[in-house]
Amino acid sequence: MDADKVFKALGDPTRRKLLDLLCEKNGQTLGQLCENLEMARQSATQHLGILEAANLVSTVKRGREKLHFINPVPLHEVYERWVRKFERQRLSLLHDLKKELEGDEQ
Amino acid sequence: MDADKVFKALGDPTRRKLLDLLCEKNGQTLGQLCENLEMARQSATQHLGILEAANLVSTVKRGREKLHFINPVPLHEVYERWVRKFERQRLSLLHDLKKELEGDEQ
DNA sequence: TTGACATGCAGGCATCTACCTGCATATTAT
DNA sequence: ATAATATGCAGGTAGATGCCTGCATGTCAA
Repeated sequence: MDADKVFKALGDPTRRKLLDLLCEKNGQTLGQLCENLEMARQSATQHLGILEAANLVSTVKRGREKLHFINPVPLHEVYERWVRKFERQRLSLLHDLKKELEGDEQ
Repeated sequence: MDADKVFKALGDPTRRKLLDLLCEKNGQTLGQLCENLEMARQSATQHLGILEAANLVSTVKRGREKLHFINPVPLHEVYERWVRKFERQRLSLLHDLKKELEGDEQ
């Protein structure tokens, strides 16, 4: 997993909307996805290319159409590496801050 | 939670390293964090400012020092909104793609 | 008080990003 | 075959980003 590509891909509202659209209905064509975006088709293509480079979306060509599918695997890996790690220490991390704040008051 | 700020904050290797550093030892000063980065102190300040704006880091002033603490809450919220959603449909999403690929072969 | 230390603030610069337009290619339908 | 449809590819531009340097401010210690 390339954390950089995944986070950068997720760091744009248009691309997050594309993932949501695909979550509602998987396997949509570029044209279908564009109907829900207010930008030129070529711009959407670029966004989908970034999602594909991050492995968040896979595509299949069907005739002159290109179908887009979500790949949930990188999201899970992001969770394992970047959320669970901090999640596990959640209480102790907040404890550190609370302790520091209390120390400040003394 | 501001998903845009959180993902953009996470979309930079320096900032992810800062989070890792704080995970190893919470409550570090700017100077301590800088020792582990190969860039000017002012650049690190900017990165920490972005992490703070995304609410991923909280700071406390202690004399002339500034202590930095991880705030794991936004990460959890990101997980709830952007990972679990797709995680729940993980198998069915992959099924959609598999089905499409099989259909292509027929 | 004065010098050393930790951090803040402002401006400049190269690069990246997200958008666009214009045109090319490939597939389907008449 | 030809027209309509779906997508690909190649620049071009305004604004965001990440880095820097130089200087200012605030705090501690001798």
